[in-house]
Amino acid sequence: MAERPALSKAEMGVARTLWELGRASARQVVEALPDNERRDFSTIQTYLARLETKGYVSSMLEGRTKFFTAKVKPTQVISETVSEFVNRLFAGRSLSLVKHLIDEGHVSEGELNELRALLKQIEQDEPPAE
Amino acid sequence: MAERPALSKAEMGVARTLWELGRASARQVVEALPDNERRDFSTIQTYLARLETKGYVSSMLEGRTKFFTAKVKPTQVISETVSEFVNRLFAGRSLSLVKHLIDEGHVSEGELNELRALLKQIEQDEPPAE
DNA sequence: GCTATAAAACCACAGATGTAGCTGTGGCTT
DNA sequence: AAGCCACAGCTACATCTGTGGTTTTATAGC
Repeated sequence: MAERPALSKAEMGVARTLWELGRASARQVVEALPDNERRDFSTIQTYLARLETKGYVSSMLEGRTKFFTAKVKPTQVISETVSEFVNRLFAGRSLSLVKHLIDEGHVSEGELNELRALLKQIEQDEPPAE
Repeated sequence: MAERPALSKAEMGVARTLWELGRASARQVVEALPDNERRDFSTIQTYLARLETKGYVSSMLEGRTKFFTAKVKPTQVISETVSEFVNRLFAGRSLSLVKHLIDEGHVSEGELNELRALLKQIEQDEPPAE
């Protein structure tokens, strides 16, 4: 299953940023990171290097600057990570997580509506099953 | 904010189990763990000890057996952990996570209905806001 | 009372992680 | 040409983690 070693928290933040950027140098990643995840340039370099040895990104030297791109699709990593997370924290019950997010107000009013719409759509797309 | 050191994955599994049990000895925790998280008795003992030094549980010796109880409410820990998780993986957008769970089929048909009901209820409880 | 148990206490240890410093070097400024 | 700057490439290193072994201790049954 081409099991890549898992990403640590910090690495995950960097990976996410890289997915957003699509392709970026270490410097660009540093600057794109949200404040609370910003670290020393060297630190980010290290993370990127680790992401590379772990097989998540590949790099190309261009001039004197290295550019990184993700090799693995976010959906895949996210899927794996979320599953793991739901298992540990909610004994595998995803709905518990969803409920938690809603109950604890992590989802705004507007988003709730968005969610309602999404659910409605599914209802229609997927005929009442069986 | 009484910042407790964060829990590691393995520790989290043990914590979750302890919340379920309410109060338990190391042995009981070992036995209550899902198969894929089961570890040597000593290992679990270590985790419980770490949970204690990290301030998440307290213990009482009763006879020659130590009983552990959670000091911190699950909701709180879960809240913190989920927030952290959503930040790293979804740049803070909870709805993205919810969508992911639904899109990737982590939520069953029945659960979707449950969710619809929940949303309807909120709609009614909370008057169109403002 | 002495022994077999089962736990608590303690110790160990490799590998992962978070974080950053140092070194060499190529290009940009003056 | 001399300096300066930024980046790749390395190195470092204290912690934290996952995991279990070892030693001590209480106790329950003989």
